[in-house]
Amino acid sequence: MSRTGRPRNAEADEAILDATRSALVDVGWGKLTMGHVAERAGVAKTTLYRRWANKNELVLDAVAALFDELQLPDRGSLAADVEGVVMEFGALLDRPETKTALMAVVAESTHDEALRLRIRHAIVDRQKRLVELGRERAQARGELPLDSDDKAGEDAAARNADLIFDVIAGAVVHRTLVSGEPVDTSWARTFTALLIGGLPAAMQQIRTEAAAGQPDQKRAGSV
Amino acid sequence: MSRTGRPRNAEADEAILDATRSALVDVGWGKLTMGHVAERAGVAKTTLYRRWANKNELVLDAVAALFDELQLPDRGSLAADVEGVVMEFGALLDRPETKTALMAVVAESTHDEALRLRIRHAIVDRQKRLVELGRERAQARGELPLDSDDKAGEDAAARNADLIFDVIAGAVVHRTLVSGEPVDTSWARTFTALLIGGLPAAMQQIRTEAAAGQPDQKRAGSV
Amino acid sequence: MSRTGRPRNAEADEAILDATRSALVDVGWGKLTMGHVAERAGVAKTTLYRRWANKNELVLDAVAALFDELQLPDRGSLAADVEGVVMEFGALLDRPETKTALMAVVAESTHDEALRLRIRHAIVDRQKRLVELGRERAQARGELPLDSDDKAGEDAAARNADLIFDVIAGAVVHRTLVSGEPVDTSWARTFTALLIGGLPAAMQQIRTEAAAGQPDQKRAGSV
Amino acid sequence: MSRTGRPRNAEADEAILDATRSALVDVGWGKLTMGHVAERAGVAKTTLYRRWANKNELVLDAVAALFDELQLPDRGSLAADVEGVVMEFGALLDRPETKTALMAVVAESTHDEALRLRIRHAIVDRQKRLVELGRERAQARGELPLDSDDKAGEDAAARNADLIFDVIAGAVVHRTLVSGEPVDTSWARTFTALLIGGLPAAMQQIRTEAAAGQPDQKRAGSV
DNA sequence: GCGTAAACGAGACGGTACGTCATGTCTTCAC
DNA sequence: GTGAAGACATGACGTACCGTCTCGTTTACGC
Repeated sequence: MSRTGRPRNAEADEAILDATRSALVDVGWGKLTMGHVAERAGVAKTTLYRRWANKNELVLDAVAALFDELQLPDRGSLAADVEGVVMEFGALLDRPETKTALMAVVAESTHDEALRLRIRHAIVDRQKRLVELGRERAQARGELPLDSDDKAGEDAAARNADLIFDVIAGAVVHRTLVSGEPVDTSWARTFTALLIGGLPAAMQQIRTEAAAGQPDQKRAGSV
Repeated sequence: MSRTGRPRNAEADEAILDATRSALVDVGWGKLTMGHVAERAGVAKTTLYRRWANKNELVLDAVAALFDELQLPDRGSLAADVEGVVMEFGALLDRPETKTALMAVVAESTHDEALRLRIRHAIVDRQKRLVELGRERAQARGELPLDSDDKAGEDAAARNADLIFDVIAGAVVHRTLVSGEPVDTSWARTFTALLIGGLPAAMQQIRTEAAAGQPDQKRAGSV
Repeated sequence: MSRTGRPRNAEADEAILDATRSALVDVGWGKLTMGHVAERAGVAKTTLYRRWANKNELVLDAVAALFDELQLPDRGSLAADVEGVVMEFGALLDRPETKTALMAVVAESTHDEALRLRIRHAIVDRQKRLVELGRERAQARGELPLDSDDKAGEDAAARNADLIFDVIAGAVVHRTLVSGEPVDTSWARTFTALLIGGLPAAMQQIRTEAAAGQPDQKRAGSV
Repeated sequence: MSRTGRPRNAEADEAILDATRSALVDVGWGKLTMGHVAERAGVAKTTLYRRWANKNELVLDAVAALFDELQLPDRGSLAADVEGVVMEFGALLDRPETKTALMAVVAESTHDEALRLRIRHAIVDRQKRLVELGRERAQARGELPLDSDDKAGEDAAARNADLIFDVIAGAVVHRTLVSGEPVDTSWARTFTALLIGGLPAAMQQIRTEAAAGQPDQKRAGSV
């Protein structure tokens, strides 16, 4: 680890990420250039490349920081927690820097495994943690049954969390970016009703499949 | 409506769209170039630009054609219909040309209104039609209550369809592209259970809001 | 030898040449395009290509027509004839369409033998005829000695005419296009004095060489 | 006055000019492309454009370098000096790179003032210097009368030099490029005889005009 | 007056080159 | 050794013309 030489300018990091975000707002992903970001941050292109390998990673880091803002305060009930996180997530996706960049890096990630892992680590896993936290709280409140302690129970819990995560994040992303409609209180409330209303049936389905013994097979047992 | 001049080569259109799809598979969205597509299609670059204004529109048209394959045969029950369309949609998104391109054009569309409309027309509206068809069939079978004939009823039906569409499409897209997990029978069945299980609660919520009279307001009735 | 079919539109020829000249004035040789000329002439590009193989030939014909205006009226003396033709030629080269095009086609002709021949036929030979006419008149007036009738005499006469032609045309072209100075009366008069003053010495030199027997060889006699 | 940044590669300049000249020989002015030159020089197109604004200026610089080779060694007499420079200049114009390019840039210069000045500075003025050098030597030898020291004398000397320059350069260029005949010893000798033989008359004409007082006017004094 | 045949306008076509721009690397000088 | 500045090789961009082609339409002439 180097001891000598001029130390890196710590402020530069934040200046670069800020410049990246504001450039995203102004010109969007497609027109964003490294040279542009460097100029805006008052930094040489060399400095950028010393810290990020390419545009994708830079933008990902710039956007990922925004996701750290997502919180899950205890709102007292599962429904309130879900509705709250849906609203927060919707607001986050409505910001222009997120809107334009998130899908772009996901698109790039389909041909770049390293980027895919970085997205998973920087964004997906952190969001999924919120889902798990919500489940645990609801179980503590008695709104949801406890998972059984055995292997099958853990597996079912994981599959359940994955499903819920894809449904919440997917619906919010799709409504915001594809349908182009706002995630307002009304929609959040209706969506939450759907989700919570459907949970028991989904959990039952998971349990049924587990009992049939071949949970991942195409040919599922006759229920 | 010009009559004179040499007519456009009709075969070229298909050759170009084919070349675009196959290039997407090989190099992905990010590395796709107009020159590359032209060469692959055995066509001059100028011919591409005569027909599509830019890469986004070309790729959109190339990918949109794939969505025309989506069908909704009557599988006998609402659950079977949902599960079927989820599987089909998941399979479509798993194709490399779709995977790499769809998110990219959506990302671009956040800064290009014309592109957004084109996506809506070429992809979103066609998919949404499937949702409406499924609802009608389920109502005919008696699985879902009929919409009331008045203005409020129509509005509620539209909001319902929008919600279902965002939830289905969003969840499938998210699982495939962001989570990177396959949409297999098991997941489709669990997801379908969640959706159908939650529908009554969602519909009830919509009705409640409508009754309160300010369906779009933040301050919803105390009911 | 076609007899049938629609005959060519005779007016188009003149319209195209006019359009070419006026386009030359406006945009110069370098920016002149066939499409531009066609549009200006109210004619389709195909019509141009049916009549001229390329830009060089078209422009050459357009400019060559201007050279037909050059006349050599009998001004009463060799000096007056020379001065007159120098002034006329200078005026012709000062026109913007000539100025920009003449050097350009000559430049092209260094890599295009067909064009070189066409230039020779359309421009050079016609001008050279003026020189010969001037010589004959001067001989008739007794200002210049008669050529001897034998082979050597004809040859000397031809070499003499070639020299005079290159000197006159060259000096006028160079002053106009390279030096960028005007060919006014004063210059024309001085140049004429130089030319006529030098003629006897030049003719003597030619005669001397002819006597030495190897007029075209590098190794000239020790005389 | 930049101090920082990577300095330009000095070798590239010469490599580019060399590549330009050799490309001129191979394909001529008309087919010469910037991309081709760049490739031949082992340099990127951007590097070309960083140093020369366009093809005209690049080619001019490439060709101008050749004119630096022209020398005027003292050959002992005015006639020998003239004959020598005519031969050298003829040989220079006979080289394919000069032949094809010189007229082309002159043609372009009729619509590009900056190029005209550049030609004047890079080529015309340097050649004209040779003429002046030759005059001075001849005066020193007593072959030509000295200029008078007053303003009128200087002016006459300048006009004389201009005339001689246009006659020599024009005749050589015209014979080489337009007539397409070689500048051999025989022609050079005859041309020299003409020029030197005519000089006294031309100088007398200039003196006469100067005495009449309106040297540049159309109406010249009665000879 | 009807067919034949060429010329015509329009404009699409496969190409080539343009001049610009962005990428990611490298080279120099200043700190 | 870091940073700003900026030159560099590479390669895509979108445009402009090239010269050719394919249409549908418009003349003239000869039968």
